[in-house]
Amino acid sequence: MTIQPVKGTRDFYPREMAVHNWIVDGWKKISLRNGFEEYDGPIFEYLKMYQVKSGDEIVEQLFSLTDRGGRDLALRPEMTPTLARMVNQQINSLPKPIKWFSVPRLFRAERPQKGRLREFFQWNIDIIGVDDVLADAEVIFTTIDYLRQVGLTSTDIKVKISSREFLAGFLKSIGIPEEKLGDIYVLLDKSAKLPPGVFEELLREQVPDKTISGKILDFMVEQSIEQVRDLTAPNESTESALENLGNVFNYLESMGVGDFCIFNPGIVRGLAYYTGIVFEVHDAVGELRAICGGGRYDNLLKDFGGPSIPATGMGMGDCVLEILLREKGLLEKQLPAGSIDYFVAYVDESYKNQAIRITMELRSKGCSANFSYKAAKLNKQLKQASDQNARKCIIIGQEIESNQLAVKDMTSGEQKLVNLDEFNA
RNA sequence: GUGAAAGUAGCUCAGUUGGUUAGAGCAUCAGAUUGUGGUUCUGAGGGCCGGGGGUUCGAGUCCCCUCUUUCACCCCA
Repeated sequence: MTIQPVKGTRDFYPREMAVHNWIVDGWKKISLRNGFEEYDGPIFEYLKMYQVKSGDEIVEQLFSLTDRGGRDLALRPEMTPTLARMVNQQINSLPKPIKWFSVPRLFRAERPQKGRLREFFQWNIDIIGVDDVLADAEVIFTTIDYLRQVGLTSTDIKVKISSREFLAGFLKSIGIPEEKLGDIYVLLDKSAKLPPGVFEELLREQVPDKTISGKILDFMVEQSIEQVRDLTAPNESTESALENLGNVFNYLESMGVGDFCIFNPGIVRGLAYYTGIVFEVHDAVGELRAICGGGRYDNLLKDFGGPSIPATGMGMGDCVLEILLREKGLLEKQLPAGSIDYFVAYVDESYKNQAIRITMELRSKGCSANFSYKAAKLNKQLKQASDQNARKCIIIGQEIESNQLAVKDMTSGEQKLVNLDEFNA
């Protein structure tokens, strides 16, 4: 009986692992150069932690288990609750602002489809303790910094930015009651995926008043902050939200990534905890699901039992990103070829121990080195060397009797005899 | 959880109205070459045709069930 891999999981053979490492290394490098520090937490947490903000529907999408002590646990489906817990625990001793990143392995018991698996990796960056939308801008900048680094341009991808704060203010200013906001958010979030007529129909169901629903429709097609300002009955909360939104774009312009960023009133983000700036990065064609998303969540730490501290962050999964990079041909191009420094070949069984000794010598000096387990024909061993992408090949033959070995440069093909003492030096 | 399509070698796929022993390319291994790689040539291994049941003299092929994958919903933290 053969055992299959679990639904929605991936096996990382060396080939896939190389791709994965390249992606993760890039995430880490960009995080560090933007001043973020790495953290991690346990891969499972109390189930309760995910029920706090999300309710029972989410629990059905979790892998949960009961341990032998009767504790209800869940494999982590996201990193933010763990982050909130960790930050809350040491909030008084952590220097502010907190700029942390992580690349957690996450699990969601959803049905797998394109760009969405049951086990995946997600790059998270968060800035905690900063009110100013400059922090939101820096999160967005860091995100773009990575995407730009791997070769995506502003014609490949777009960062769509909006504001929950403004959206709430706008909807209330045109007469939508507070308790309706959630339903409207869900609808607006979906709008891009719906055929035009269907969206209007659904909107009328939610908002029977034609003048009000008309205003929402107008709002959704606007392309600039100035235009939506004109639609809004001005009041204090919408004014400050618009100012924040404007500032984010100004900062992003100063940071040199303005051409990636556009205002998009349809960006709402799924769940409840966002409070301010929200954004998603999409491929320009709109073929794939969002590459990443994020925003400001000023109430979350408090909701997890901590003090009221503002926070903003971003999460980027590895699945959609990899699909996009592959489609754009950016993976093959940039992936470093696996290679070793030396391959040690020997022409006869009698030199085997010499070969082993020299290989170990190289390794102890910090060079990567391999040798053949069998005294195969030299052409076979050289083939092994080139299959392994060895930069140089050492050939041990008769010359070793007079303390010499051949060093062959595998790219140029040049070969020279080197004295053993000289080689060891 | 709902719906649709597809599963033949490690991978990409052929396989005649149902008819002998299921094929190719790539990949792997070995040989052509007694001390020189990437090319080429030759050969080999590798398959319960996803699994189970049914129809039939006979099933990779037709029917039913199931599993898996892909796609679309739900959801998207």
